[in-house]
Amino acid sequence: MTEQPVMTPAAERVLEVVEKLFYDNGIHAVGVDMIAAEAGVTKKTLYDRFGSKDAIVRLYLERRDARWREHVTAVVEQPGRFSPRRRVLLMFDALESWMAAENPRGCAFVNALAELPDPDHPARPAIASEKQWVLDYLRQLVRETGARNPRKVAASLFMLFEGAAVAASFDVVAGAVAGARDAARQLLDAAL
Amino acid sequence: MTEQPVMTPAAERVLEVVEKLFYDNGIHAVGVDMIAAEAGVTKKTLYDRFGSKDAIVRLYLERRDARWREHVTAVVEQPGRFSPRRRVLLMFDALESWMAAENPRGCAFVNALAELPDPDHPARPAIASEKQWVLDYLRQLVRETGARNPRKVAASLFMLFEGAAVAASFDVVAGAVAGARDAARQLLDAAL
DNA sequence: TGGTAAGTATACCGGTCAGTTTAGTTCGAC
DNA sequence: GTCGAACTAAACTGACCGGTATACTTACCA
Repeated sequence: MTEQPVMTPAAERVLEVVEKLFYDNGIHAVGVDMIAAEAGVTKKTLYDRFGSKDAIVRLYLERRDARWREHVTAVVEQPGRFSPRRRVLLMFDALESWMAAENPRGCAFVNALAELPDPDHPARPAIASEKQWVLDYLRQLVRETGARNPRKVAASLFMLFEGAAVAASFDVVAGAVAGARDAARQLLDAAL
Repeated sequence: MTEQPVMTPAAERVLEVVEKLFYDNGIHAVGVDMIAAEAGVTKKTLYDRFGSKDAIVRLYLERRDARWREHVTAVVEQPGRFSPRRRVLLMFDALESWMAAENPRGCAFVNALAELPDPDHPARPAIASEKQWVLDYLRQLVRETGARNPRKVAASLFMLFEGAAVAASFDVVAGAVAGARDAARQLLDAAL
């Protein structure tokens, strides 16, 4: 989450280009030569700015996480004062529009974890923190509904949430996110 | 699912060794030299038996899928004649024991999909078929309970199922699979 | 006016990638 | 007793990996 001070134009171009390359092709499959070529930047510049590929991977995930959180909070906390119960369900609307607009390859953080098994990889904190944030946010929203067992309910909604992303990326269930939202409503209402 | 006719001892060793290497480190991170060395086999032999790394990847996923289906059906269809409702929930017991015994790196098929974005990769059918089987099996089990809307209920349980695996691999929710089973019971009972 | 940061262009490093080649060994079956 | 299948050993290919080195240009700023 620690946003870098200022990015030079070339560095900014690299981070823009990398967002699509890493997500679409996977991290290992994208080499630094391809990144430099696609961004219209020399490898020298790339290494002067970032120092290593791993650092670029870290920034890729941190920036994507930041965009994702902005998207979610913009949907959930939109003006109009929705009820706490409604705000919980808006999380799933946020996921639905994110998946539709962004990409069909599932959760970038789940995918990144699959590619980076090393617990000491510099990008791991960014990966862990995204999921922790989603869970914490759900917990807060559920708590505000006054539901019984808010932690347990939030955990169930979290799994529906992540499962919906998996189901959508495998294209095995039609209307996965909408179905997850329906199930979430049922679980939530049963605890109210 | 098409199991190969007969594997020579060396080929069998390769497939045994690859199961752990690919799952633990990811597919891209494991080279054919490492596979050959770990299996105590020459690269020549490896290529004589399998022809390409992609073919080994395909067999890795097919064999893991076969083991997984055997595990699930052994738990769900264990002698003692459980009720249909109980058998649905046994799916989650199967997942729990699988995760505990096998590995903490989440679903191998979700991870493989993250690493193999090419829709034409020879291993893709194996990846898709595992998830389709889980969904179909859940549909069948739910149908046998006589629940209303069996397809919709099964889809919700499927997402809880996949989400539990993600939650467990991120280690963000304690007792993820047990929590998913509780939520599944609630959704199922509401449809009976 | 002179220094510095940001950039280009290009060649290079050692290592690893998937895959091939050549030569020789072991062993059971017909 | 010979043929073939399964295997070892080891060198090799060309491409690509992440990362570095050298030399030069541009532009702003004190």
